Amino acid sequence: MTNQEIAKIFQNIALYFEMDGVSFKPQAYEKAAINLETLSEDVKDIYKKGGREALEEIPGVGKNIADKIIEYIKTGKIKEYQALKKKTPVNIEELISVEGIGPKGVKYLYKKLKIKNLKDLERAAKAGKIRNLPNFGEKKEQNILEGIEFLKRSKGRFLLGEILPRVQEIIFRLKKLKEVKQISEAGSVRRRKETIGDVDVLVTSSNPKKVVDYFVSMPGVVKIWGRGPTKASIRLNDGFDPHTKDFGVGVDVDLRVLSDRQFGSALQYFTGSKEHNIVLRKIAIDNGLKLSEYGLFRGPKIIAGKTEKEIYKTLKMEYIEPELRENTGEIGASLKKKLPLVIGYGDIKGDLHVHSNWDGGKNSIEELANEATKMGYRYIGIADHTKFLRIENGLNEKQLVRRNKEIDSLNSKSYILNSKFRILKGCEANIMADGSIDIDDNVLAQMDYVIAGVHSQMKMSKVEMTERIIKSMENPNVDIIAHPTGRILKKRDEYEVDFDELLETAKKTGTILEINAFPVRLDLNDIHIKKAKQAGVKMVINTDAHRKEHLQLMEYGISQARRGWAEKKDIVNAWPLEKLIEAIKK
DNA sequence: GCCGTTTTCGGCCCGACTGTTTTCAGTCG
Repeated sequence: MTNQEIAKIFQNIALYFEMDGVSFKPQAYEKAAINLETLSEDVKDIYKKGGREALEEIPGVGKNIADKIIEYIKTGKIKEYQALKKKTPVNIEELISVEGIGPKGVKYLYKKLKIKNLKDLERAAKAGKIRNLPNFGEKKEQNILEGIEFLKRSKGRFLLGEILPRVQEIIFRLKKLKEVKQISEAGSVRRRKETIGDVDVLVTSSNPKKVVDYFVSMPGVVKIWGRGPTKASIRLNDGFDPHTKDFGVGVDVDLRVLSDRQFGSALQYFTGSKEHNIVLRKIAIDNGLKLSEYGLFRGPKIIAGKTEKEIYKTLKMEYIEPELRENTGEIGASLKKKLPLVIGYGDIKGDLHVHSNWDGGKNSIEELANEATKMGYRYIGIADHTKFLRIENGLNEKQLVRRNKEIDSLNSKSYILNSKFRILKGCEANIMADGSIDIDDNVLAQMDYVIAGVHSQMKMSKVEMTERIIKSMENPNVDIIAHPTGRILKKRDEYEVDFDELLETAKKTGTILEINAFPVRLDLNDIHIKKAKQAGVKMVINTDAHRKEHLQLMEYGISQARRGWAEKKDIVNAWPLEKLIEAIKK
């Protein structure tokens, strides 16, 4: 937790320096902040173990920033930051989140109009006070108001699960135009981040105007922010999101039309992440080259740009999958040709967390099994809720036994199957507050496998929660921990738990951790996945489907696993049935 | 403020647009 707190302060210090026009310090603080955020060990522990020297080992942390970290650990604050805040007492983070306002603008608005936060800004803009300031104007004032509206409605970001289907729909439509040659999504959508700010789509065409004309007139476009000869920006209408059952808010989509010879460099550039690109450009410079969205150049001569692969290759690197491009070690690994062979979208052989109509899900076991065979799966695991979750129609021991009989009988019928397909008997049992399971052990023992999850009393202390989950892992009947950190994106943070201790126990007991693919969960997250992999703990990607359509959500889980560098060998449901069963028995 | 198989000093990623300007700063991606 401390890492996050300090990182945030450093981010803000960077903004304050930027505001004052200080050069180079902002980047230095920002870099330190990013590195702290992604650190797997708590800085407090690092300091305790290795003192100041150990802190200076962290990339981007030198003598000065190490001092600040120590000051924070010892006193809980950083004097220089307090002084900066006192000098310009504004909510920087909030204000710069408004499109079109940056640190310089924040300073100016504070100086001239004493604007400290979003509310002040909105009031001033509505009163028409901003248009009279030099370097601002009527249009800028209007943009500020619209920016504030957007923030209020969307709270900033959308779930990948809300956005990706719409992006795929747009690409499908554009592909039908004969003028469109190559097309791809870019940006955070292509990197499959959990949440998305806005969408980038790239197209190559010999007739850009036609493509732009069609793009801005597609069904669902409610606003055209701008349209030029090769570029357009629109907002889509609000859409109903089938996963969250919420009405979403319109997302902005940028289209860029390019020529074929720069498609690769543009795709690389617009896919990001920004941090990844910064390092890549430096590598280009080290090689006497220059990289931009227009290509990889030696002097005035373009030497790569048609494809991304060509660019990475010319930089003497292995190709890096988009999901990995976050500057979290992938560039070093690529230079050394040691990138992981991350799990592929076609590697999954079955889904082990599927709810049937026995617990109030929509489809029968048979329907689910049929759907799974259609998807090319070799097995499906039915994991109905158990009795503690009355609200979800959780099954008691007797019902579980009856349901198992149904599965046995379906397995013996050959008409669903190709003879090799198998339905597994599972359940999603509840981990009680004391770490016990809500179903008798002798019934649990009759299952092919048992998933256990926390569904209640999530506000326990870290120590209690850790003990609770560890105790459930130590139950020999429990094989998998469902959605191990309990977060719900945009709604609920993870519960307090010592993840490292969970990993240690999982390693010892052979417990498998779930990567829940449901778009609001995506739990484990990328950082946890990386840690689990390092610890040698196996994982399973499950959809948590409550109806057969949800089985398709698997791809979000796979994206998340890829973002966490997981390989086939780390993911048990990428394994053949026999090997999976062996892993469960362990 | 950080960093170093050219450097312990002198570098630090690139290009375009927007809205406001008469040559550009700020912001964005």
